[in-house]
Amino acid sequence: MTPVDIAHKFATRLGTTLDEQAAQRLASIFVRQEVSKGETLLAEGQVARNFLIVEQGLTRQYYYKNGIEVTEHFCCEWDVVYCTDSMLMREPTTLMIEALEDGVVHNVPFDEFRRLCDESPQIMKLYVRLLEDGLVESLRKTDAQRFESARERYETFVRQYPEAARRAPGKHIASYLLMTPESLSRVRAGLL
Amino acid sequence: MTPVDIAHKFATRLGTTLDEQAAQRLASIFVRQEVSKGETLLAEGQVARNFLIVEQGLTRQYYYKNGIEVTEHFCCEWDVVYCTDSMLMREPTTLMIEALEDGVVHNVPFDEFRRLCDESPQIMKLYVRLLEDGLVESLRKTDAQRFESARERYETFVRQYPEAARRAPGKHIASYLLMTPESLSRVRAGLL
DNA sequence: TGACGAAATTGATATAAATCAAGCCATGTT
DNA sequence: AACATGGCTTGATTTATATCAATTTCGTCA
Repeated sequence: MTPVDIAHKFATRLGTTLDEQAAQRLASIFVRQEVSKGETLLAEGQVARNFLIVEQGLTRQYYYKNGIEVTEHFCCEWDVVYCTDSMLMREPTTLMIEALEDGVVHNVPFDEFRRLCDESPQIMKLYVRLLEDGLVESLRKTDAQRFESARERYETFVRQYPEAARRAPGKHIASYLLMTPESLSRVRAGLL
Repeated sequence: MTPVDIAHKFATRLGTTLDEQAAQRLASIFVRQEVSKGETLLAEGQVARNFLIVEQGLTRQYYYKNGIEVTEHFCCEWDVVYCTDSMLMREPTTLMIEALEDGVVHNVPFDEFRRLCDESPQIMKLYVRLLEDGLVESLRKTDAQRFESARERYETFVRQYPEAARRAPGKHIASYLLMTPESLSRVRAGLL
């Protein structure tokens, strides 16, 4: 898949389109990266200078809360991985990115991307859609975590992210769902 | 306060600025509204066509989950009230807006606002900052609700929204903090 | 292929907060 | 001013899920 194809795919995924010139501009800043299972793509304390488009594989974002690892998000094929806080605020991240499978991602340097936004209304539209999506998604997630039992949270998760549910290790799914691995195990066994 | 002042205040609040022309354009679409305590500003099932800038007063956004009223957000002076889902998706809202005090708000018709975004890069920048802020805020909130005890959630809330903590009725604060009014009472009494 | 360490399961117990229940206090109304 | 209504407080009990502990299963690499 060529970088220009990636650019189009990215736009399509967000419900927008790019003409050839915009797609080429955008594609020109992509940095392809092969990643292997267990690899850290963004380490604690680094400032996130890119967001990522996943072409192949599965990633998770996680942070530490009182020494416990908490998974914030899973991303697989054609999802966009970004650490809002660090990238927008230019602060060292507390949210790490890790590859859970071998795969291929495309790094999009954020500063260059923002420059393209100012030059191309189509790319700005893309960015706005990305933010809008992130916001809607984030609010939906918060909602799911309010007033849902462990079992319901798991069922919602399986429906919404079937790929992650199949491919990610249980302990990460458990921490994503705010429950212990023991509880996840019981939910899966139908005991909860 | 004139509409143009409101526009500037709005921009400043979001860390951007508007030149006179942009401020006047923006101000021209504001619709001033006096609201009274208990008044519903957006009812269930309506499509949110505006977002609101609060000049004076206190509002809350809430929805029903299994018949229980859940407060999602409080906004007071110079906060911006918006129902992302409904406004962006143009769907009937499940998130209602209610005034908790007498006050004054300024309605900003979203379609007209988006049109101004396309015409004015300064206003587009304002919108992007609004979305970015909303995203960061939303993620912070999700985080606060993960792994914090009832007491910690209350303490965080008081620190972050001292005005709402002082001015809003306890039962709404309790539902915002995902606890029963009984628990909030015990937290406040230092019993939890 | 076998063996080791990590992950998942299963069971027993502990705990934070919900629920249920009753009474008290404030606020606003006739 | 008396009353009523909703909101807050306080106490007793229940419940979902965490925690602790002991195996079992699985995935990875020598």
